[in-house]
Amino acid sequence: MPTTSSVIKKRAAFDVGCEVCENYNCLIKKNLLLTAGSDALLKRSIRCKKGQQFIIEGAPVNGLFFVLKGKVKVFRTGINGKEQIVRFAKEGEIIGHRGFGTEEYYSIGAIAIENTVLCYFSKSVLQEALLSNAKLAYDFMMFYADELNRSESKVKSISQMTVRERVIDTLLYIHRKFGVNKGYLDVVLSRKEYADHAGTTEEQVIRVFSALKTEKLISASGKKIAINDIQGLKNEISEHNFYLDS
Amino acid sequence: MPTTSSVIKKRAAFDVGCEVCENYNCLIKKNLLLTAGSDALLKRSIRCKKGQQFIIEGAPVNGLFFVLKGKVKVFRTGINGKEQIVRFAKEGEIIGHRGFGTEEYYSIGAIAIENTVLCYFSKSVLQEALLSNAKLAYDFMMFYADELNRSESKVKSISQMTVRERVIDTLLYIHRKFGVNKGYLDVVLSRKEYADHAGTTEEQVIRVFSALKTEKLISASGKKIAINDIQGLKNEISEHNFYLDS
DNA sequence: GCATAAATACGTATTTATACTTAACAAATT
DNA sequence: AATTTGTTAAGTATAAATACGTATTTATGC
Repeated sequence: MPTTSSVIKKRAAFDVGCEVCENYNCLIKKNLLLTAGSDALLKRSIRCKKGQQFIIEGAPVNGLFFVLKGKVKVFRTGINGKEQIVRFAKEGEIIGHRGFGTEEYYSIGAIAIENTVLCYFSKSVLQEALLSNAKLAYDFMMFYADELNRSESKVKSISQMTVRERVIDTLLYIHRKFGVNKGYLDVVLSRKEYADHAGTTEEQVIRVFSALKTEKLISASGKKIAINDIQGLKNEISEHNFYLDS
Repeated sequence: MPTTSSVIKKRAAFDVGCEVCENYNCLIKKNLLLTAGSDALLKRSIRCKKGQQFIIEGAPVNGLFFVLKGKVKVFRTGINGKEQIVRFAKEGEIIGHRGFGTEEYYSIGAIAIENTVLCYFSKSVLQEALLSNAKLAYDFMMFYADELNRSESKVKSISQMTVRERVIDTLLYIHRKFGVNKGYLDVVLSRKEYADHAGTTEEQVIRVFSALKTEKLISASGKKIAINDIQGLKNEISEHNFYLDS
């Protein structure tokens, strides 16, 4: 345990203060600690079990989350409860888009897809930090601009790709986002979750996976998916992505 | 003509300096003029005729545009040249998402859909302004966060709505964005453009419009579309939008 | 370790939605 | 008047969703 100069606060093991946090992808860690010293007060750590929902669509907004450790899916629920996964998030990423703005309610839901530790910053604290630190606000802006880029890219994809292409696109996205561990994609998702991201049904995903397995492009052991020929997959959707690879 | 204290520069009529600009929705106008005085130097005004493309997908990024006057469509071109309109922009809005960042190339294209005047800010000027003015950066961030929200909402729509619903959704979006003038939507779009925004084909749009006309929900006189029963339209897609109305 | 439930992996047939094609005609533009 | 663009319609092809069934594998509780 590191000794901070001031009082040691009561903390669970997972409740790491910003000053000792290892997560240098975190915009807060990157920017705020360079100037002020007392940032430990700002945040609260929250632990989520796999499957636990920590943002509910329509609930009042009161802050913003960072993923300290773990993985999260961000979604919107449509008619008849069909869920559209708008993105996944891993360590260092921000959840709760407008947690500091004028929006009254969350327009997305978020569920931990494995055991996850979140850092929570309240609206007011964050707003103050952003307005007093131009670099921090700038980095936040860049984060959103990037996400916007990706999202608009996805709008195009979904409206122009076939189911097969969308499933492949999702596989490549997961590969980029979470990478590979021991040959398998380093995240465990159900077929339903692949479907919810690709904007199709579970059955279609299973069918496409079967075809891809037959074609030796991927292989699977239960929920663990391995990509055997990433270039082969990329080729199939390359015509859709002239300029962007994100 | 207002008299600025310093030298009067050579300017075309449309090339309005920030100091006399009437566009108080503009983030630059709103934030920067309050502090610095010499902003007229920062920007260049560019005039576009209807139909003129001023951002080409894949071209090198060197700055960012504001719409001073007029209307613009922002799109991505997919396979076989099919174009997906990701959004429309009107006075005060920003075009060219990452015009100040590290991105090398524009990932979107932009075309003026009527005669338009743009203000152009170079990458470096803008970056400097953002990093020295937290409120400006904050406002930019909010703009992108909003756009992200809308875009993710659209991802959901496209993957869960029927063609009819998507066309209605587009009509309502246009209504919110551009409003009504003399009973008609205050923008002239082709059926193709409605289709490109709704992620469908021109013929489908025409078919849906026909049906909506029969049902007295809309009426049309050529390209001018009037919404007769906005609540009726909203009802059809209300199940998809529990929480968000943007 | 075993029983049971749940998820996964197919197959196939039906229905529906959407896309594509063509053609004829109207309207607007030059 | 000629040409382009927009509109409407109808028919066909295709893609996708839906609804089955059923074996197999994988979790989970006891």
